[in-house]
Amino acid sequence: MKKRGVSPKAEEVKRGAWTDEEDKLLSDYIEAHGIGRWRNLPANAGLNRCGKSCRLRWLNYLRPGIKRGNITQEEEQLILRLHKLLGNRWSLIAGRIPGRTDNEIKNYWNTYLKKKIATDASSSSKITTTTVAATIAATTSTQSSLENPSTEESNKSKNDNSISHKAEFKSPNNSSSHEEENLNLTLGFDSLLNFNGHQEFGPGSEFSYGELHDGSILTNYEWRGTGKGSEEIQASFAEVEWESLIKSCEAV
DNA sequence: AATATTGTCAACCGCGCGAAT
DNA sequence: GATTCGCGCGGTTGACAATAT
Repeated sequence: MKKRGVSPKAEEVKRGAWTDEEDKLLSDYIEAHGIGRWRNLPANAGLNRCGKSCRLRWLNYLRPGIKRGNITQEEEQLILRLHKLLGNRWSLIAGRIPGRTDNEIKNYWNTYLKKKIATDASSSSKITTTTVAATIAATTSTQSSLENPSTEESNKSKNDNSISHKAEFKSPNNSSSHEEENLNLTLGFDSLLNFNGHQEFGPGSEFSYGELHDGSILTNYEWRGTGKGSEEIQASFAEVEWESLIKSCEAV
């Protein structure tokens, strides 16, 4: 039986760390011919490597736009949140964090976050909630009760105000899994407290995803109004079931 | 200073999936 | 429908660095 995923001549090709010369050969070839056809790429590029090794080197190291090291607090919070939702689906997690690779996130998780969670299980969720609540307050001048949230419980108790959002329902990332439609909805601020976008919350902001208290998921959220209390705020987002979100992520 | 231990991370391996034949 | 191929994924390994003893 054929051994899947392994080049027939795997034992003849070079393995281990890549040299600068090999990196240049690979980069030059991909720049000239684009990615794909990894199996034939090494021979065409003059590399004594297997296609899988070339692909990995390109995706995790040479590809333009790769960020290396110094994972920020915001990125760390996003990783924690996404991992809670997605589990060890590193490629999906990496897909929501620009410039980071699945390998880097996986390494960061296994060497750092896993241990951190074990010793500090509760702090991360509190940070997220506080940050989001404070930013919501900054966009809505009538919500002074949220400007200095101390705990999630105190926030909930003060959230008797709600505002009406005119929203349009559209599919995330232009995928075709959802029909377009318009709807009106009413959201109390407390329902947004778990919102976990990776950019600052406010008019004009866009988000990759968010999760409401009821477990529903918002993706591609865009806050388009001025957020001044009685003025109408428009929000464009896709409200999807969790399985649909996973499918949408996988489709990108 | 020498050795042992621990941490980090690039790279490899095997598997599963979808497309092509 | 069965088989083959190519790709992408997650788990694991191993080389090297940093730290502890």
